[in-house]
Amino acid sequence: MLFEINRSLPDLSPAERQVAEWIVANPKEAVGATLAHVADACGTSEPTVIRFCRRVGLQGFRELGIRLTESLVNPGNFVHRDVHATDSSSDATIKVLDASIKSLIDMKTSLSHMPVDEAVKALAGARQIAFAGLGASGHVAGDACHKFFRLGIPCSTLTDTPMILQFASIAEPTDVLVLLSHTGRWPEFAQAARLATERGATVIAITNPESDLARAASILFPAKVIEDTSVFTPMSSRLAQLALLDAIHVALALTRGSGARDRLRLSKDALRPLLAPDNA
Amino acid sequence: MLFEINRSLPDLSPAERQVAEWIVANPKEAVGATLAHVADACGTSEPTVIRFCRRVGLQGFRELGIRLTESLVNPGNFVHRDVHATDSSSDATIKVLDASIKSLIDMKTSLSHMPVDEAVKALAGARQIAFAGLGASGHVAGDACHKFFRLGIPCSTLTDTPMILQFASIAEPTDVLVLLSHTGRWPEFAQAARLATERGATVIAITNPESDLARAASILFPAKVIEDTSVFTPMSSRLAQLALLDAIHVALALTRGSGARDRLRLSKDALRPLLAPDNA
DNA sequence: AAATTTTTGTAAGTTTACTACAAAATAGAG
DNA sequence: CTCTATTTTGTAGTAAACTTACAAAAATTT
Repeated sequence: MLFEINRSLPDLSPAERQVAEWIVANPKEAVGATLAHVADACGTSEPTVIRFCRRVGLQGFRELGIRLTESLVNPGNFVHRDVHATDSSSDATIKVLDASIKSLIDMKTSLSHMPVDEAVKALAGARQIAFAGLGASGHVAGDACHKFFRLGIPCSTLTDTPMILQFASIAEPTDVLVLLSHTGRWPEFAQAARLATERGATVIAITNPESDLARAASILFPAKVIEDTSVFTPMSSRLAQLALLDAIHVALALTRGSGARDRLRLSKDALRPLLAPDNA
Repeated sequence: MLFEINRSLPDLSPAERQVAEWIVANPKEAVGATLAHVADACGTSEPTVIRFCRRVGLQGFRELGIRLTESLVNPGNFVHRDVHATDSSSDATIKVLDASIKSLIDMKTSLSHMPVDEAVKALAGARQIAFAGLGASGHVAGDACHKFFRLGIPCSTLTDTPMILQFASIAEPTDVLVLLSHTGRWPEFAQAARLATERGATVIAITNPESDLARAASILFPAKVIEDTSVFTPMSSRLAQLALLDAIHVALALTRGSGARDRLRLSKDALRPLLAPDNA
C-alpha cells in the first residue's frame, strides 16, 4: 500500500498530496487513526482524506487502516536490505528485524549440512568446555557458557586473546574449545585452534569458512556474514550464532537424557523462592 | 492475535466464546467487518462483541481489525512446538530454530505497537545508559551495552541486584535505565524501577507486561514468553530481545545522524590493524 | 427458596465515516 | 483583462458505526 501511495503521488491534487506525504511519513500513526485526526494532522479537511483514499484505489477510509497494517507487517518477505541514512525510524527497525529473520531462516536451511551430531558427540564427552569470543562474540560466548554449564558440564568463558591462548596451551584431550568469530581473521584464534588441536583437544569453530580459523578447526560451523559489517556490528549473524548454540544445547541435553533435564530443572527451581508470585 | 484469542478461550463467557470461535473460523471475514455484522454472524449482541474485545486485551472493536490483519499476513509456518524427549537430534534443532524464527516474526509484527520512538528519544538525550539483567538477560545487557557505547554514549552493564539498586538510587534525571527480565518477577527490579523513576530518570523495561516491573517502568516493551521456560532458559525470547535492542540501536544511530555513523566506523577501524588480511 | 453475582441484551448516546452542496481557486476562451 | 467553465477544496449535514448505561435474565451461592 505504501508503495501504491508513493506511486500515485504525482496524480494527486495538492491537498491530497499532503495527505499522502503525511501517511508515508507517519504510517504507524496513520494505522488506527481516526478520519478527523488524519485531516487535522495534514491540515486539510475530512472529505479530502476520503477522496485521497478513493484516488489510490481504496474503497474508503476504513480500508486504509487495514491495507496500511499489511504494508507495515510484511514489507517484502524478509529480504535483506541494508539500512540507509535516509530511512525513517520505523523503516529501519523493520529492516533490522527482517535481516535477523532472514539470517535465522538461512541458518535453519543450512542446518542439515552442519556437523551438529559431531559437535554434540564431542561436547557430551567433554571434561570441560571453553567458549571464546572477542567483542560482540564475547557476549555470545558468555551466553553459551551460562547455558551449557546448567547441564552440569564445567564451562568457562574466554573473552581476551591471552586467556584463549593460555587455555589452548594447557588443553587436555577431552576438552572442547568453542571459538566464535564472525570474520575468523584474528590471527590468535587460528593459533589457539592449532595449539589446542596439537594437544588433542577438540576445536569447534563458528566462523567464516574462508578463514585460517576455519581451516584450523576440528569441527566447523560455517557462518557467512551477509550484512554490512563496515559500520554496524554483525547483528543478525550473531543472532544466528546464538540460535545455533541453542540448537546444539538442546540436542546435547536430549542425548544426555533425563539426567540433563533434571539438572536444568533443578538449576531453575533454585531461583524460584527469590521471585515474586506469578500473578498472570 | 488469533493465538491470544485461542488461549483466552476458556476464560470467556458462553456468548463471548461464540464470538471468539466465529472469529478464529472466519478471520478473513472478520477483518474489516462491522460491529453489527459480527454480532449478527455470531447470533449475539454488539456489546458482547465489544466485551469480548476488551477481554482479550484489546482497547476496542476498532483495534480488532488491525490486530487480525497482522495475524493473517504472517506466514503460518514456523509454528512453535515444544521439544520432546523422544525427538531426534535434527528434529530438535529444527524446532529450536523454528521457535526462534517465530519469536522474531512476532516481534516484527508487534514492533509497530512498541514505543520505539519514545525510547529513542529518551536514549538520544541520555547522560548515560545502564543495561541491567540477571542470568541469561545479563548477557543480553552486556551485548546491548557494548553496542550502544560505540555510539559515544557512556554505558554500563549491571548484572547483579545490588548494583542495579545502587545505580537506581543515584540516577540523575537524564539517565536511562534499561531493565531486561523475561518474567519481570524479581522484586528488586520493580523496586529499582520505582527508585530511578522517583529520581527523574527514564526506566525502559523489556519484560512480561503482566508484572510489577512492567507497571513501574516509564517506557514498556511488552515481551511475552511463549516457550516452556520451566526447563530450558527462555531461548527464543532472548533472541527477540536482542533483535529489538538491535533495532532500537539502529534507530538511535539514525536519529543521531552522521556523527554516530562516524563513531561506529572509527571504533571499527581501530581494530583493523590487528586482523589478518581479508582473503575472501 | 431467596439473595447475590454474573451474564446478556435493549436502548440511548457519541463518535466516526461518508455525502451533498456551495464557495474558492484555477484555467481557458473571447 | 474579463467572464465563463472546470477543478479543487471545505462546510454542513446525514447515516451508520462504535461505545456506554442500565435493566432484564440466567446462573450461582447462601
